[in-house]
Amino acid sequence: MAKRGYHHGNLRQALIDAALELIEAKGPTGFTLSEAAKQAGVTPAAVYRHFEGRDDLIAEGARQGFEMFADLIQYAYDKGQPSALAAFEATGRAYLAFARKHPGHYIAMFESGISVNRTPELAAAAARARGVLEQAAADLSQHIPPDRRPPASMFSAHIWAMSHGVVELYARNTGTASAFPPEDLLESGIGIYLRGLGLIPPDD
Amino acid sequence: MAKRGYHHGNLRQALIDAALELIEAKGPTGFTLSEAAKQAGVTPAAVYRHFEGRDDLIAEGARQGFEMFADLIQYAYDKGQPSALAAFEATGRAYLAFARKHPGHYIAMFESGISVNRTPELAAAAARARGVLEQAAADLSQHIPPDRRPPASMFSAHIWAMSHGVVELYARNTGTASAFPPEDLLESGIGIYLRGLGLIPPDD
DNA sequence: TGTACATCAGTGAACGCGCGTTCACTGATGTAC
DNA sequence: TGTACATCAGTGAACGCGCGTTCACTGATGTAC
Repeated sequence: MAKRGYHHGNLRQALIDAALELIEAKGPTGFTLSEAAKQAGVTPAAVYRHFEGRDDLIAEGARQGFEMFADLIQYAYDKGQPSALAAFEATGRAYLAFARKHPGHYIAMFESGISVNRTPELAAAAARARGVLEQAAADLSQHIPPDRRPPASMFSAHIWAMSHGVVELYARNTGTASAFPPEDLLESGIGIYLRGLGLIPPDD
Repeated sequence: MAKRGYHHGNLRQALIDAALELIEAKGPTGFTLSEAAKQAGVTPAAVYRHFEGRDDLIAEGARQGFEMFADLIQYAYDKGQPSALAAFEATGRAYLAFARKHPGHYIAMFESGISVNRTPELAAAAARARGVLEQAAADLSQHIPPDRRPPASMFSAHIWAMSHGVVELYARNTGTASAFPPEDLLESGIGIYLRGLGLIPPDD
């Protein structure tokens, strides 16, 4: 591999990666700083050269997760333009794809119990992600007659809730498995919801 | 209080209650067997007269949660009869009410990381709860033209996902607070979804 | 190009702690006679 | 009603463990001259 001497070379990121892998494998409960250090090939004490402690390490994993997440859904959103509907649906798919592909990040972000307001950087990353989702919802809202239009933030919250629910209940191996692939479940769920808003035709 | 002697009287349930309170207060991570024992006014070793260990204690809390949960939504469902729509909406409200009123149970059930298949009793309680939700969805499905009718289990999964998502993201003090009360958020979300299925009129 | 030295990333030993779990025990309860 | 005894719920001391964290240290790196 890369550098294998007294100095690691890129220990900081290696520790974050190890932490995320462990969180994915054992849940936020099972994750320990010592084990992350061991997995990075380093003494537990070395962690303190780069992080304030255990929680700081998790928080940094979560922050990187929110950054990636925001990037991904922003990209999906941009790619769906200029169609508000296409952009919106792309962000929904990107949501689930992120949770699938980066479960360690997802868990650190939403299930580790660390507050999103722990550091300004973390809060900013989370706000950026929420911003993209709300923007996609707001764009699409424009196509709803004003008198039947829910606030964009409510619209967005509904979609986020359903997405998160699908991830937690059906895209994990918790035993609550469903007969349907999570992707299909979320896509059909969002489809029905959008139909309810009059955003896609009643029968297609 | 009750009995305060050498023999506790109802230690088993007292331990479960203490565990659920601690889980509510500190998350599944923060919960320890020793602390639950302490809170029940008893030595940690006494726990082993009633439970196999820490996980068994959590599992029993989850089981009682699923039983209560199933009872509550069954009751809501029955009360909404004979209207399939009223019954369905009542189960949705009961879902959130349960999560609000019994956060310790809810966390033990869905966030503690214990598998629902850990014991037959736990699996049975969880299956009973799922059964009621699916029944409510199946009844309501009858009012959808067959060619536009999704499988009842998918319908039910959508609703469960949105409900769970609302609980996790907006009915906890995780900092991801929304501008809307969770009850309103869930009710409006389900309403839009049902409209998408053609189950409630387009504009009311 | 070679040497002296400052910088700093990682070591390894040590700590105190609270955990889950075990064990032989003891005190309270309840039942048989 | 009173006594002997079996039952069993809880005690308290002990255990080994791995945790997060600290500290003085040392080995590697890179820069000044």
